[in-house]
Amino acid sequence: MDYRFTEIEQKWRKYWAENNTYKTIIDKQKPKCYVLDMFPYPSGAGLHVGHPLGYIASDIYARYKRLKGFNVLHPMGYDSFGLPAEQYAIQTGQHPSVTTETNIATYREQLDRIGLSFDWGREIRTSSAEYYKWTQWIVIQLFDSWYNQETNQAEAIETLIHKLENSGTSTIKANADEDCKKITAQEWNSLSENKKEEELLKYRLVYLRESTVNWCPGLGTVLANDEVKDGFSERGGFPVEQKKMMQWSMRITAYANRLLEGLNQLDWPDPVKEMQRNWIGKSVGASIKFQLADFDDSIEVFTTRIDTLFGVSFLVLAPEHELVKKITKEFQIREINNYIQETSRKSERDRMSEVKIVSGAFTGSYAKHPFNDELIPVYIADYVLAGYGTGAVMAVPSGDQRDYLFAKKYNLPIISILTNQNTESEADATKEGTYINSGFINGLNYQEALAALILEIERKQIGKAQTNFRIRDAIFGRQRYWGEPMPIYFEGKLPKALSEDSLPLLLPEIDLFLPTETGEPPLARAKDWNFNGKEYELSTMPGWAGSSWYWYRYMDAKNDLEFASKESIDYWQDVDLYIGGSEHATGHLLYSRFWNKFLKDRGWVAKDEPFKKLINQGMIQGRSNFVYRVKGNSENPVFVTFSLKNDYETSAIHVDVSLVNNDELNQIEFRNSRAEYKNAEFITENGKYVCGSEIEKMSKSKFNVVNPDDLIERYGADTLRLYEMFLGPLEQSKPWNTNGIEGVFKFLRKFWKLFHDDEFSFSMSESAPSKDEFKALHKMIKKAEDDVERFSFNTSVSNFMICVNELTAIKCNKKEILQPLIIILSPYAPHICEELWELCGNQSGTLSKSSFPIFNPEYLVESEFNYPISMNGKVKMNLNFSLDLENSEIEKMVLANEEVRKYLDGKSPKKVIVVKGKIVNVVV
RNA sequence: GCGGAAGUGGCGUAAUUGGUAGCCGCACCAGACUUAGGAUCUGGCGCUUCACGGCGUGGGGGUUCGAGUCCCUUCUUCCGCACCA
Repeated sequence: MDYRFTEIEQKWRKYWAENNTYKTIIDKQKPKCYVLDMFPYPSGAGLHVGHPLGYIASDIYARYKRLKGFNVLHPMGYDSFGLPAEQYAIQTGQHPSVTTETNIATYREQLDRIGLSFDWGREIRTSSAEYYKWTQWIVIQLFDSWYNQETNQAEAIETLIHKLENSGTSTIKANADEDCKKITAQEWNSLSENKKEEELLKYRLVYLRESTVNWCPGLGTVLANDEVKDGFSERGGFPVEQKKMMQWSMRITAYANRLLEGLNQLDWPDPVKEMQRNWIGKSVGASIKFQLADFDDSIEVFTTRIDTLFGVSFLVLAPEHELVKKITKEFQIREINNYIQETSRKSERDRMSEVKIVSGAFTGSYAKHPFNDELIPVYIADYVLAGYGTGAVMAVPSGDQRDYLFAKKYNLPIISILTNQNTESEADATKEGTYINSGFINGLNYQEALAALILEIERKQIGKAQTNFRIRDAIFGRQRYWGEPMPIYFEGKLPKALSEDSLPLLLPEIDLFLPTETGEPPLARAKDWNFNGKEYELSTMPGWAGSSWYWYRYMDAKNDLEFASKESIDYWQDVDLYIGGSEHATGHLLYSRFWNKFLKDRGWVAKDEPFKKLINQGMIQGRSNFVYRVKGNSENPVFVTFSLKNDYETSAIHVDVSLVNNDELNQIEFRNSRAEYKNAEFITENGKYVCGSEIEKMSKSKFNVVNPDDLIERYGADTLRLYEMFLGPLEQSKPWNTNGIEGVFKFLRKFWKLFHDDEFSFSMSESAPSKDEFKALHKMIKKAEDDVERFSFNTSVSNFMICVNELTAIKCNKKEILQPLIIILSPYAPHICEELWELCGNQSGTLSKSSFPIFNPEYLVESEFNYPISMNGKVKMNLNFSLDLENSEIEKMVLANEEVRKYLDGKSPKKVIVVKGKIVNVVV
């Protein structure tokens, strides 16, 4: 029988589903391995060829680990709340749950066809009430928690209340709002319940507060910082503006330091770690106050270079700084107001394009230098941001380029403060040398000056060492319909959390998915939706809420008493391998770590970090094809082949990539594809019409979308799986190109043929294999192991091809060779392997439960090496190696060789370099 | 501007991590078989040369017996951040 992939794949798909082959249960006899994919948002377009790349890789790893004796958790689900379904609902009136349902069905069908070994019994959907019940539960826990800096973890709000009742705020060190009252226990106890609640809200990890938000009028909602790109919304590309609103926020800033520290122990790609570090943006420095000359107020600045304090020649406030109005002198009011107006008119974009130009205005006021009492002018400028640090900086033109340009423009002094500093043409941020012009730190070096200054400003009580973070609290509310309702109701103006037993708070039905006329969120349209007559919060949670804990739900997906049982969490612990796109670096991956640490603090989960190893699969781009239409001639269009197109005046037109094979146009199919092309004529070269090509994003409008279903129909899922891996390194972005798929398909057919005779009937020999045959097998076992362990799936496929070529050449059909080969290939091409496994006489469906063959180096050593030397206990697979002659055993062996003695000529060798069994160099 | 990753045949890539550069596949060329096909098999395929040979991993320099791999410098491409004090 020929390799009938369609038949085989249907058979095994059915078998796996009917027998629950990939159902996973807790098995304490086996070590666990948790292999997770980032779950998809089920969009209407379905899967294209780029989506399954990561799923296939993780599936190979999961199947491999099973063969290696691990109990593997490999689940899948859907991140099914989100904007596109809602936008579609607004346009069509179709309820988001309906479109979501349809899309999920399509996704499931497509995923099934690829032969992925998910345990679908654990499927989750973030938009199902059974799931979002627990998302709401976690939000309630966050609401009922505060961050204690003394224990450096989140604690139940009761411990805070206890402290307040007993000792007031004096012993509390918390990450909380800045406007927390400082009160005694007595004062606290005499507060009304409402006043107490108001105070507590300032400590909660989910809190309501007026804050500046990214408001997107086009979407009618606020967005988190990571959802805004260059002043436009990431989804939809609508302009985003700054606006003050009452908003729900998450106190992620409390975890800033731990989120930063935690990165060090993670096996994640460096770029992702680096992006998170930048996003958190820790800077260590000091804050210091400058007393104003004519006012009681002082200006507090933050600096990372307190050592440059004596180089300060002016102060700069952000235009929005609260002191600006107060300290502007009469004669400067006009100029200051003009400047403020000018900068507020500038859009985010304009500000960014003018990075190099500094501008500002003088307030007319002066501050006093804290150590030498010199008068320092106070300016405002838009290069200082209100939102970072204190919104004010001490300007040191000699050390900071922006300050330098500002000083040049407004003719302010540039004071050199270090012996090694050169400020001729630009600022010099060096820390080398010793200080000059710097009062009591003159003659000291950087480290000494730093220590001396911190000591001095703390003694004078004008400043202190301080660490700042760039990360802001995450805005948690969205004025949208299709998301989790906040488990919050209001008593008057006070927000209260629902009790756990009233969960889930179901998303109510509404008739129109738009904000109300009065500008309230869509949920305001819900009828009879209230908590004992009290109002519910009307905003819903953002898209990242449901994805910030979902890996725990997979551990125990059906549990309706807990988000996951303690037993399941204790067993599965954390994710061993997480595969997904790098676009989530500062969103999902950061929020997930935050929630995980919170859950750990409160004792509900076992590990401090959720994802041990992370791999970012590369983006698959599209490869568009073009035909070149000769201008004029509208009746019968004429197209010219790529190589001759410069001889004509042409326009390039996207042509559907399904009509093109290896850049050659199928002229008949092309004529049939559209009525207007029916009579198309072609100017060809040797009868071939060759199309042009370009790399673009994969999209419908560019006719370059390659659908995995088409390829599966033509070549089978096993070929698709192998080819996606063969394309190149997993982490690398690359354009999709179907050209090479034939080679992979041929490989599977060759593999199939190893088990069949010339008439295509199954045939296998029971006789004992030869040395060569064993060698080919064991070389393969070793490589298959090494390749998967370092996630080098592309080389792995190549190595399989080499092995099968070898076996084909020596016509090997020995059972003892072929059967282990089926096992090690099965993670990559499970359907064909199951079929062959069965043909070999094994019981159906036992393949995934067998074990990975054990590598035996003996088969390689004897024939492969002239010097059968294993160094570091590692067998050299390769023929080239060098020897350090420290080991006397090795020395003896080498000296026993006639050739070497000749080379040495009586001297003792330091090093002998052996290439392919020949000595190429001797170092004496 | 800052940070990160990467530059190897016509193309996708590989190189045991310092040891014969180009494995495997695509494309291409030649041949075999033939039921004439977009099937299968065999051989060839970095550049240069009739050949011996010479050159060759973006460019230049260095370390080393030996460099695609390490160091310095420079160019190019992609990604991320963007006035962060």
